[in-house]
Amino acid sequence: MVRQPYSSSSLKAELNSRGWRLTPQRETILHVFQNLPRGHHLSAEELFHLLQKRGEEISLSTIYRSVKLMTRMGILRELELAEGHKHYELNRPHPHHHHHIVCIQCNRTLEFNNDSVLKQSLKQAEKEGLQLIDCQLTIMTICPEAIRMGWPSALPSNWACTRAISESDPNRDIEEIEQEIAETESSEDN
Amino acid sequence: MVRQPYSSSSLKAELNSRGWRLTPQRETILHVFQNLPRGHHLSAEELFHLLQKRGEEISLSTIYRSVKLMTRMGILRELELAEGHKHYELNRPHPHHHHHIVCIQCNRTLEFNNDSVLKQSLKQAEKEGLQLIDCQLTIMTICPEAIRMGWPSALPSNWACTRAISESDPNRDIEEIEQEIAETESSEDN
DNA sequence: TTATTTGCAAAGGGTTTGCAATGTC
DNA sequence: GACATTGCAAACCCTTTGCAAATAA
Repeated sequence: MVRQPYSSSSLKAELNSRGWRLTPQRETILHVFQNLPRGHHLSAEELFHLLQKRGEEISLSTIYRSVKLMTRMGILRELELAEGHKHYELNRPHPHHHHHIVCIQCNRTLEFNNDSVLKQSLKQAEKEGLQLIDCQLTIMTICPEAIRMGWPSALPSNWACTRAISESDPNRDIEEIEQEIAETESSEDN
Repeated sequence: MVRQPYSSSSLKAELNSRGWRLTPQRETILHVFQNLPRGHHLSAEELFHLLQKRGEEISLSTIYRSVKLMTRMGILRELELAEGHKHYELNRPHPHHHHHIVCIQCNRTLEFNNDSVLKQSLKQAEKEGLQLIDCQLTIMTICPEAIRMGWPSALPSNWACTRAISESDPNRDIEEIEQEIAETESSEDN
């Protein structure tokens, strides 16, 4: 969005200028997010397991510390969708920037682009004299299945839509994600 | 937004139609949110303390259960700003609907209106065949003070802007909120 | 009367933190 | 060499849950 230090070297420069240090762990984590297929976002725990499977052991606390740091630097976006825990993804500059639609019943998530939201946000931030870091429009919806099931009454707590309204299912298996990353890995740019 | 059962009687009707019940606790909680001054949102804990001070003891678990229920019914909006815990406010219909600007350093929050965001959201939801319940645009910013303090480096963890960029400071004292509510209490409509 | 809701206390789950060891600048 | 960072385990905090008693319909 506003900041875009996506290469390891610019990450290093950015960190060092603040008296911080580039560590293999931070480099690895940045690398994972760089190669995450579009439409994916990882929780700290997911990132941890993903790295474990790759044989790159980074402790959970380091992961939590790193994503928090990178979020405060504006490198990552912290998403609070409806899963009950945070997800992270690269805070990409303009044309890749996107928003989310969530079903508040089944938590399935769908991405969409909308430039005018970004424009409105820039205008609004400027008006307040604040520097824009990110903007996130989250649209809460109810999917037709949930309505058919009798929403807003209590549905079985783990009920999920039969129709997949999501390309970026937060509940999918790590292995699936891992595989997609492997496929993307060729188009790498560090 | 989409749903608007704001009176006790329509809440009762809505609950009963689902086999649920109107309890004094639920009525009280709805009442608090109805009379919350514009620009305010409460966490479960804040709501708990506020009621305590009024002498209306509702257990924390009931509060958590109630706000969750009302959110799923579309009566409340669940806000995930930057405080680390959820806040709630009435999910108001059109002209009162609003969005938030947050400073990711000091968490101060500012409200703003923007009809076009709602329009865009309606269009997007419709396009996906989903029923809109709510939409929230959250603009993450950095305030000038934080930039001056050397952002994105680590600032003192409890550092806060000297300039108040918020009419709805999440950290304000409950008593203050309580007082404002008392002042608003006259323009009641149940 | 029957099923829901409450309140309490205990458990849960994601996230943070203290501290000694390690690694970066 | 000085100071940031890691990893581990314990602590934390917000939130949820089990269950018996109370209560709305």
